[in-house]
Amino acid sequence: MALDDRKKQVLQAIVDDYVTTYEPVGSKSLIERHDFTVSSATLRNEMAELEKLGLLEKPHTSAGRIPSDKGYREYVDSLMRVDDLTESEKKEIEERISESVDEVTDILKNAADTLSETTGFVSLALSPRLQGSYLMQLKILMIEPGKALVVVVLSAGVVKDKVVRIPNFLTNEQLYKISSAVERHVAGKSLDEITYITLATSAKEESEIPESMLNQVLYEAYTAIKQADRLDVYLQGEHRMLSLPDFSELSRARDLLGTLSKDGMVAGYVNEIERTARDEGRDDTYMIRIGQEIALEGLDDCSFITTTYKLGDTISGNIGIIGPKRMDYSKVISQINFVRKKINDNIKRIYE
Amino acid sequence: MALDDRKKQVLQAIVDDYVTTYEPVGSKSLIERHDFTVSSATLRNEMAELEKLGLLEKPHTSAGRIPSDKGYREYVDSLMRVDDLTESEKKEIEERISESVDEVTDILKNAADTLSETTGFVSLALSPRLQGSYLMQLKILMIEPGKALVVVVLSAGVVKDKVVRIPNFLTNEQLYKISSAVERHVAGKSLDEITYITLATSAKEESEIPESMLNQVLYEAYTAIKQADRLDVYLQGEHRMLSLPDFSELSRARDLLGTLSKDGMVAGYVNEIERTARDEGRDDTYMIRIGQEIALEGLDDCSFITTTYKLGDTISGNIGIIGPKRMDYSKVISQINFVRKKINDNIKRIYE
DNA sequence: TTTGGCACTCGAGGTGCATGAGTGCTAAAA
DNA sequence: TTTTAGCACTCATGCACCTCGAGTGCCAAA
Repeated sequence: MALDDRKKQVLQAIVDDYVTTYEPVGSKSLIERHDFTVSSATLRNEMAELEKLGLLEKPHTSAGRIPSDKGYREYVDSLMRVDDLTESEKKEIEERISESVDEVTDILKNAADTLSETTGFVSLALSPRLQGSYLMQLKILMIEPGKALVVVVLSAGVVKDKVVRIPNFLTNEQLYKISSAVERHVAGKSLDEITYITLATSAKEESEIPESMLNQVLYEAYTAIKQADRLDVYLQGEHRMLSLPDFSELSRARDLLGTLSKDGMVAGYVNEIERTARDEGRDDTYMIRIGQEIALEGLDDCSFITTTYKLGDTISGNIGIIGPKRMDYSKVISQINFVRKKINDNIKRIYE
Repeated sequence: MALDDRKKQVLQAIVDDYVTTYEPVGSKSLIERHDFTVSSATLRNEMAELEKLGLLEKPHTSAGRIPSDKGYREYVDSLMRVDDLTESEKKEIEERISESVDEVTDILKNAADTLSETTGFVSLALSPRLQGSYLMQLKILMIEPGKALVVVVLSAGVVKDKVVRIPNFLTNEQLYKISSAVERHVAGKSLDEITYITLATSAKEESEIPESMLNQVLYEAYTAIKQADRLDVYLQGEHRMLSLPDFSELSRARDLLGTLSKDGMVAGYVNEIERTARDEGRDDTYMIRIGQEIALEGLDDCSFITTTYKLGDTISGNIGIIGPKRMDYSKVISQINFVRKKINDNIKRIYE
């Protein structure tokens, strides 16, 4: 898209104005608020052309123009400048990000809360994608007859566990034997490559437990392992969207919150963005999806901005916000970037 | 409150009508919809008296009457009849309540989801109150140098755990020793009576670990135990409130969702209801709070209906809904009662 | 005590009109 | 060729005004 300088300037001015006033911007007010060296009539012509290019649109004939999705896209891709936060803005965020937290999930929740508060939008955090990580330990602890706790320790120090039922008459010793046998066989393997077959056959060779008993335990252990890489999503600040003029129509707000409440959808979508980006070999610090680019119901007026945090070298997850597409992108991006940095710092602190 | 029969009848009819139509009900429409043997003028007189008694109120002069909080209270306390659900209603709920779930939290979430779907309101579930339960086991598992998992097993088979940091150079054996020593001392005690002092002094006598190392581990174990009885709350279906006419004003919806998002508040409040009820020696299957009786901001137009589920003989928690005070109380109560029964069944199934 | 009747209230919803911020287009100026 | 001034046109918004109807309270008769 080869826009001449003036067109760029006009588009940028319109986005800036619209984002702050939430009113369709017309040629006159544009002249008033910015120091263009040309007249409003000229701007009108420029605006008409930008509209032909699909970068602007009119809500109705006698109103000003607003940016289209494509217009926003052009804006974020090549017009916008992302500045660093000011010291006071940084301080404000730092005060909210607590350092006294020892678990990844808590770090993420805390960061997401902060993000929602500072942006005023919905924030979301995805748990780390663990499929590629390795199983380090697997313990099965007897809780009481018939009940055990399967503890799965993954590389990068992530711990997951699950209460499972086991045969009533299984003794502590027997359970211990099974547990060690299984652990010996699966330790060091990546989550992807562990299947029930490998787990079952290998374990059976070693222990002298009756097969019927063994099977149940193995099965439970297997499901515990498999569910360790379940993608959790944490959404925060939905109610904040109700304060935005963009959702002053109740029906919009309803659609939005309705979709957000199906949190598997959001998680899946963000995961998808991430995967696509990786497939395309892009390695941006942040990812943006605007309006219709998002194929989720009720999110036509929203944008996603997400970024990636790291857990060691190979494991990553996402955190970001869902806001109205009419937002101050550069500001929000700086905020997200800063929070991301804080998360990474905090995670490193925990895992030395 | 000694109402004569006709007044009762009138109040009941008004509540019933208002709840279904969401329109202030006037004397005429009341006559039309119900078969009163008197004229509208008589009803007008009755209604005027009911208003004097504070059971009805007028939104404005030329409109019909709506029940006041006190009116609703009278209705639920002595007018309403709670019927059993029909078979098909039961079936519908039973289909959603999954039986294949093995953890209490999952049972509760599943039940709350069901409740929100069938009522169309917000549902909430509180985790069981564990303060009074006994500590059965305490294990500290080494995850990697410097990091351990504290597993707390409580009576009634509830398991809680927490990842903690420990001194880097602590060996597996040392940790095991500490772990067993602590366990021997706290096992069988109730969560309330365990203090850091008792835990620390008793453990120190037994093990031969340097005190500085010991302290950190003990402290972490202690916090893990203490946080085991943290009250978790699960809220579901907030977005459904946006579809209700009661919250068609955006500002109301905003206030409501704003308060609900502070979930400690809701949890605290429900816990309080429960405590009060117990203090007063009441042992109802359900508890109702209407409108202004709830001292939370933005919930003036809401009612809480909660009920208690049991985990064994001594441990309990709550589940219920938050809906508009203009709701079909008897229907919702039946639904909640039925779901409660299902929860109790499911819990029993897990804990034999 | 009940009822019919009547005057009154007031919100909801419809119509009409003025306002003003916007537009596109054209013809003249640069 | 590009820019600009001017002009006719559009249309959402807000206000004033009106009507309608469902409600009320009260009074006098049954």
